[in-house]
Amino acid sequence: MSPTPASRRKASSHLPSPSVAAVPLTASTSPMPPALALYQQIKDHISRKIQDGSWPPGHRLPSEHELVAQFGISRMTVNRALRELTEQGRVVRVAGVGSFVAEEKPQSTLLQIANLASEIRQRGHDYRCEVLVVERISASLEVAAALDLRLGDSVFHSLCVHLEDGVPVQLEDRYVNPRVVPDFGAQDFSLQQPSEYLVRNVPFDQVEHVVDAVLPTAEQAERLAMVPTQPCLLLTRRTWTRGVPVTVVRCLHPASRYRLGSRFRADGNPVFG
Amino acid sequence: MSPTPASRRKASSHLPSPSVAAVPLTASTSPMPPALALYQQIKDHISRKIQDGSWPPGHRLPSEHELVAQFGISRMTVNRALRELTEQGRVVRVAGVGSFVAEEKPQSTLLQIANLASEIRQRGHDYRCEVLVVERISASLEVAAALDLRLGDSVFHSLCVHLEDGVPVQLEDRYVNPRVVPDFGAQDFSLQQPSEYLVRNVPFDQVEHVVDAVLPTAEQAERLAMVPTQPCLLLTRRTWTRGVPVTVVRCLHPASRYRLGSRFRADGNPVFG
DNA sequence: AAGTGGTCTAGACCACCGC
DNA sequence: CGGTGGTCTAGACCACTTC
Repeated sequence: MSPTPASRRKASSHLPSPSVAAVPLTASTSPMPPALALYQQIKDHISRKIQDGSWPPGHRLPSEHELVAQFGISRMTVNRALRELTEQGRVVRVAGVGSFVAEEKPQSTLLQIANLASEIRQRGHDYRCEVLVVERISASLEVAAALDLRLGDSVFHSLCVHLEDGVPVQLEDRYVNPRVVPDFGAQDFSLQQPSEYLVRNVPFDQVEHVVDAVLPTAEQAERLAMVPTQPCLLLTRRTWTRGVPVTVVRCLHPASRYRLGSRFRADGNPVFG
Repeated sequence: MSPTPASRRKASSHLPSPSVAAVPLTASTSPMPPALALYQQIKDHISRKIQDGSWPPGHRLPSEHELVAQFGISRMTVNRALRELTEQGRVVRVAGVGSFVAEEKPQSTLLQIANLASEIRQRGHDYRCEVLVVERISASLEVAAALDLRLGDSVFHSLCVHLEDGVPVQLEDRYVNPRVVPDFGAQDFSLQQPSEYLVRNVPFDQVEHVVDAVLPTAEQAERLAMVPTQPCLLLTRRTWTRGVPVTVVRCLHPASRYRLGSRFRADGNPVFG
């Protein structure tokens, strides 16, 4: 077909540039109703070239100006397509030089870590949290290192068990920097558990996650109502506000009752349904 | 508006109103950047309102039109700021209705799963892969289910050990759908290991990850040169092309030699350095 | 009908790169 | 110098929701 892409939309004054209308933007297999956005069609076109090997890594793509001419669309539209491809790591752009197919598939993919309580409730199960300990103690070497404090400095400590339908699924061992959250110890955690309190009152701007596999100690196993020979997933999370450590929490999950998982599309978006 | 169209960019002095002044939030850490883009200033302005609680979750933000009037900038610029905030999950927009502060953002955070070989090389260590098995076998019930095949259907199977400085860090147990990758069995995996071959030749459009903690079997422990009483991280990955399962791979890591980890900013971008 | 966001245009200025 | 990308404008049409 040759309907110039820009022609489908407006009855306004300009004429769609009669240029070489090389590529029909509304492709053959495309049904008509969704009528994909132009920038999306450009993204798809370029993605296809990259994925089928026509444009190998390092290959220079057409400049914005060339794409404008080729497709008969405006530069803003081309720019948006290229910008989003850059954000997705498929394209590398250098001002004053050009745009290039990114080297090395960013083989790194993402794993989504959901909120435990919502996850449980979303399954239609009962969620409950038992707060076992809230205290103020002296920082061990490890805790001091994690929170950028000195050995022996005072820190808040809380210990909770999270239960799904009455079965323990997480033992949450948390340390909180009192310089950032001085009121942590004065909270009523029967109304709002420690993590909820922090999420609502101490916004963070950085998060670090580490996932380990470990065997629980005898005490941990007892609190999780499991045998100590079964492995656990250990999710350690640290958060910062303006560069200052806020809290470090070690979430211990019996592997038989919990797994991390998520499904993503190649564009980095989660899959629903 | 009729003030100078593009004349004032450099000044950047024009974030609006008298009421809100620049906050020392970035004062110390910011290396005095060269005049932030307008859309970025709008993003920052809105982010600040959200983060300091002025605009709680569910709060309706000013419409694009209002922001245009308030800041004296064009709608495209406002639109870009709001679009990017939406992509980052801080704002929810509904056409015909309005823009709202997203509910509960820390609902889910992301964990980045990097490419093992690059990760090892980036540490300055030696990376090597030993291909132990490449064969064509009958699908077990589990494999058939994972690849959407029938019990007993023919599938490719490969088994590799990945080593960091000669020490096994991953046992890769892979099954490949021959309907999608018929040539898998004919490859020379001494030049290009299975995962490299697949990444380069069979682009996927969906990925699923599941992380477990397990104890290795005696055979697995032997191949990983570890004791079978130590736990392992098990990363199971499935990929699809156009809805058809391509491969399922189970990556077993001795927990003592490997952990998953990553650090993100609140805006969802990884932290470097 | 009025308001909202989603998209697009045809220009424009700028900083930067390589020649 | 011309080419490149990064940004911005002042309009516009559309589909949609709400009143």
